[in-house]
Amino acid sequence: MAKSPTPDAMLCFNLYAASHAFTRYYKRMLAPLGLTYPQYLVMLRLHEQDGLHVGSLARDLCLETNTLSPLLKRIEALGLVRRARSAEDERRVDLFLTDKGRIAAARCAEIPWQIVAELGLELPVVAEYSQMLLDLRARLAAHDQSRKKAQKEGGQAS
Amino acid sequence: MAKSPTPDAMLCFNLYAASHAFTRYYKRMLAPLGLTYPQYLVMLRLHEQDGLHVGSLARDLCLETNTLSPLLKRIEALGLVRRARSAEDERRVDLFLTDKGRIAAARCAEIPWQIVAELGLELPVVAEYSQMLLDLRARLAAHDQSRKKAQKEGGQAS
DNA sequence: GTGGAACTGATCGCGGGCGATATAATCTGC
DNA sequence: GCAGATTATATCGCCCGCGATCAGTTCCAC
Repeated sequence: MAKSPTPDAMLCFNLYAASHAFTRYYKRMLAPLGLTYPQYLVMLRLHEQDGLHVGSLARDLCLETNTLSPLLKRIEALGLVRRARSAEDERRVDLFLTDKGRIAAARCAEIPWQIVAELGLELPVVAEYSQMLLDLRARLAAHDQSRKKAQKEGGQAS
Repeated sequence: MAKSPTPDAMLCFNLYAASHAFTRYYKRMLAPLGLTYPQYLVMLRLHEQDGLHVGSLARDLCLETNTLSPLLKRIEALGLVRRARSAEDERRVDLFLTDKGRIAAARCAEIPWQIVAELGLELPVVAEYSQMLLDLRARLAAHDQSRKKAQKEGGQAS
């Protein structure tokens, strides 16, 4: 919204535009690895903690499992991840980095630092921005939750 | 990234997550209008300024024309927008709200205020957040531009 | 004017995101 | 121990978002 915008249209649109801009920016860092940005997030998360199952990964990344299922198949096809039905609960599918995947994940983990350096961001600023976004997400999530809860308790919508 | 995150992974991921969260939030406001969030952005922009052509709209919304082309066809099919080849430059396609579209756009223009109220956001805070995101977008755009320029001036990539 | 470069929009293909739905495994009440 | 609810994942369909490519228009050098 270039001009005369209504207030949060600015906020939401800027969020939208900044998010896409950042993803585009990441794209060229990720091109050598052959990963997309969401795939990269998965690799980062498994780098932190291997053996997660699909649902828990989905919660961490704020995605639905129906988004992750095909994505995980793709990075499995790349040979980075192994998917295995959990023994103790056969509904679950646990995720493990392969050897190749561990190498890729380690490279993924370096990218954020490169970007902070390239953009000339100072860490306190990054922290402040992140906090702001967390705050916003919390507000949105609160409304989302109460809506879903109300919906669950019988369709008596307001 | 729930725990032990690298710094801008936090920033970029939070941006990513907040943007999706906001879009989900908007979805229920837009459901009665039958619009998606990007379609809503188009309506808002045309509400501000009717008769834009596709490329200028794309620049305003930071999207590619190949994203907008099908989207515009869809809101044309909804009867909200009319597309017309420009007389003075037949490469261009100008966009006009229909009568129905003007009504819908007016309703769109009210939504941001409703949301600000619902979320309990104060306008100075909104402005501050937006400014922050603009700043970030500027940094990212600067790098994107210099990359594209370098690419254009013969493929002698660094 | 004419031919090639530059520009505008459209189409195609692929990878998200997600609502709705399906399927299988687990849990719960009885 | 068994029927029904709940949970975990997958499949389908639709709409973005964008790189690559194409077709039509305009511009510009000559």
